[in-house]
Amino acid sequence: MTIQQPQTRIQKKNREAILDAALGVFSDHGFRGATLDQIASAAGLSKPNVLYYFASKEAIYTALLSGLLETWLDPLRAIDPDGEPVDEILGYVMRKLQMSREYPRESRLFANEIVQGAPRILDQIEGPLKELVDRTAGLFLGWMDDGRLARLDPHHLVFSIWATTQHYADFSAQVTSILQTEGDAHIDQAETFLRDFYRRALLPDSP
Amino acid sequence: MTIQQPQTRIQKKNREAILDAALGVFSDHGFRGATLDQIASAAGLSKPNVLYYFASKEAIYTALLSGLLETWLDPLRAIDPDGEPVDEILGYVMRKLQMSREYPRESRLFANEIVQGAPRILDQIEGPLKELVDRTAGLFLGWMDDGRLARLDPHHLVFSIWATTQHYADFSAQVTSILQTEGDAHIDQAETFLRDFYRRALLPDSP
Amino acid sequence: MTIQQPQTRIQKKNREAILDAALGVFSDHGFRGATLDQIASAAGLSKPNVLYYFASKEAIYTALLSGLLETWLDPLRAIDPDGEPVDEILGYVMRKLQMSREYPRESRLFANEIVQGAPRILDQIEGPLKELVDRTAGLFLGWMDDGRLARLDPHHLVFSIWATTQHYADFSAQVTSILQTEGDAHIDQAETFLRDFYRRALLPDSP
Amino acid sequence: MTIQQPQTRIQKKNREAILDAALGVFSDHGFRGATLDQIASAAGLSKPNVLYYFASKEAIYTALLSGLLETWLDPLRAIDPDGEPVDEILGYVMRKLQMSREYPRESRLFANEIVQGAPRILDQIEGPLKELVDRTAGLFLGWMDDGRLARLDPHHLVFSIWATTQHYADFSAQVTSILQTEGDAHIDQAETFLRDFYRRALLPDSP
DNA sequence: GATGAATGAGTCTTCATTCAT
DNA sequence: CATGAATGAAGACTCATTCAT
Repeated sequence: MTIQQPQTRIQKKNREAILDAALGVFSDHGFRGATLDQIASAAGLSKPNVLYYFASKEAIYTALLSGLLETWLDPLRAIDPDGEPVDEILGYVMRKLQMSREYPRESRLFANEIVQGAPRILDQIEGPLKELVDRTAGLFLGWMDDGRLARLDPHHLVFSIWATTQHYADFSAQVTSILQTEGDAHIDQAETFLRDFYRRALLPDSP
Repeated sequence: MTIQQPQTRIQKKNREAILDAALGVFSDHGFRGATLDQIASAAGLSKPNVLYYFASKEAIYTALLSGLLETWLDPLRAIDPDGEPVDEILGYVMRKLQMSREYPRESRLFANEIVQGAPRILDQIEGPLKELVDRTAGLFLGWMDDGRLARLDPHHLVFSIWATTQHYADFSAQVTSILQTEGDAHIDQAETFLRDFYRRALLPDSP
Repeated sequence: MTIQQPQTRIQKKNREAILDAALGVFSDHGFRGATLDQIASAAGLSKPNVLYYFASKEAIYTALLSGLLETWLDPLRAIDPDGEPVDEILGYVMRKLQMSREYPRESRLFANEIVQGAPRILDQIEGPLKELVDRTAGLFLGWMDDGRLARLDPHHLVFSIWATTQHYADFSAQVTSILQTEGDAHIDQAETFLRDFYRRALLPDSP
Repeated sequence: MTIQQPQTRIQKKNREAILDAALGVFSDHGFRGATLDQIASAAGLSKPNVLYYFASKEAIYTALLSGLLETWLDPLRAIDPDGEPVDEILGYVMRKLQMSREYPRESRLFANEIVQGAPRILDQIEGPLKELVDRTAGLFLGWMDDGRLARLDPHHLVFSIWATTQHYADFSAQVTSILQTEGDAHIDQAETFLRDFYRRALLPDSP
């Protein structure tokens, strides 16, 4: 049982409206490029009222980032150590790709932040994220030792999955411009490609 | 013989100093986040003097982007249609990775721009870049038809190379934070990983 | 029934203070010569607060011009088609002169604008103003045909009235410098002069 | 015999080019609205070179104004005290109108200056101009006493002539917009109108 | 809770003028 | 004579934040 901040229903609703609006604005324009005006009007509130709920623009931003980080790591946690290695990893790839489809704004939010040196989130990266990745890398190493997974640097394997899947959210402007696709179509194609691609790369050589 | 803009030595020097300073500032903070003050002082010039050489902040930015796009595409052009398919592509991967090592600022400049929807460079993406990628995809398809390259969607293969190699420049804050590496070390590791990774994925199945 | 912009008392007061201050500054220095600083301090507001009420310097200027154009044309509309021709026109001359006395700033505002080619008000001149003048010219022509008014080009008659009456507002620096008068005295003199002058010019020749 | 500033031919040519360019720019945009850049490029010189010939922007402006004032008053001086009064004054009206046709830029230059309170030319107005106008007014009074000219305030008669004739240069934007004329056509019409108009106003009543 | 009003600190840009050659 | 280079001062406008109600 945790102590609850006394929050009326309307407060909760408004905080969520602000965070949702901020997600759209920050992911489109980055931290500096976003303005409180944009956020306020997207949230349907007045600017001072936004600052009633959050102390500052930066407070909105960090609240957003830390609130999302958990969700962001869920697919990684869902890897089953007792599962079939290649299937588990392919499943992870697909879940990550699915997130690019369903939560492109979140992906671009992180992308913006990290490209600019992660000034406001580095702590959380160095803490829980690193630990989780290290643990996963250990799991992969074990699978490789057992000969059930091709031998590759496990950390960089994770990076490659992040890179290839988030690419479809973060760089969608470029991807759709080259493919001339509409809506989600490029991600449908990516699904097939990435499944083939990773299966080939990950299947251990037959003895 | 082309008409030369009359450019004195000092003009050339200062224009280059400005573009170099701007590269650093824009890649660190994005277009909106960058200020002329930062650029001017990084270039060792006064703010009005910067505007003596470029009409506006935006003019600096676009001069930078279009000046770099050519260089950015060179590695793709260097693929030899008469070479050994897997080697050619691995060579391309290595060249791209090398660019992440040598020109991380350029990479982040493009990343910033594209993540935010490529508002100032979309034209050039839809034009020359698309054409070059389409041509390369055709080349890959031919190689696949000949059985010299694993059958994979060629466009998405290119995307995966961009994603995995540029990741080490664009998201280096995250990568080095997780790996706890210094300097270039993470790219040294990436080199080994990506070579193995792409070789496995690209080698055609033996008949 | 028109939709009212919700305007609090303080908003109305400040908007009016700004427009009044702007009238003084713009009529003294023209659009380019006027600064927001001057307007703000004349209105007793801070510069950003002025921009809280009007989007830009230009917005203040055009609000001023279009708000005044109606008033500016009232004397012309007040000419009674059923009145005695010479008296009606003399009445118009006197009303215009009265406006130079009471609203010299407004007169100079328009003068500044038109001397510089009317870049921001040409539309309204070509529209409602032209129509009103054309209509009045038609009325004058009818009176001339009836022999109740000396035959003169009616459009240029209107121009002459504008020129001679507004002269006392627009060029008052010159007029008072030559006459060495103080305050309104030159307009008192002008009243007598213009009455005689126009009566002589307008009375039809006796048959 | 006056001391000559040593002026080479090229110096004279450039000074004149600058003054001519400045006349165009200042009359179009007023003192504040004009920029040295516009003047320099209209004169075909570099900005520093313009300032080699004139100490400052203001120096160009005042040189222009005082250089033109003489010419501006010539038509008034040309009134012949021994001529036929009405004809002499009509001749003056026509000469002034002719100046609006031939030198509209000069007219607008003075108009801009005087509308804004004549801050840079008031001295010259209070000096030579006042004296000349007073003298002319005396001449007119004599004619009126002799019964050869309608009795009207002579100073204001001069003002009316300035107002009605310069109107076609200073307010040509408005005039041509209302008349929908091209080029000089409105001045052709004005010639007829003003001749009739002033003849009617000036002819003394038959005894 | 909510908002109209207000502002200080920037941020880009302009421009007359100066400097050095 | 002429010009490329440089700049201080100003000016329009933005924006996160605060104040008062």
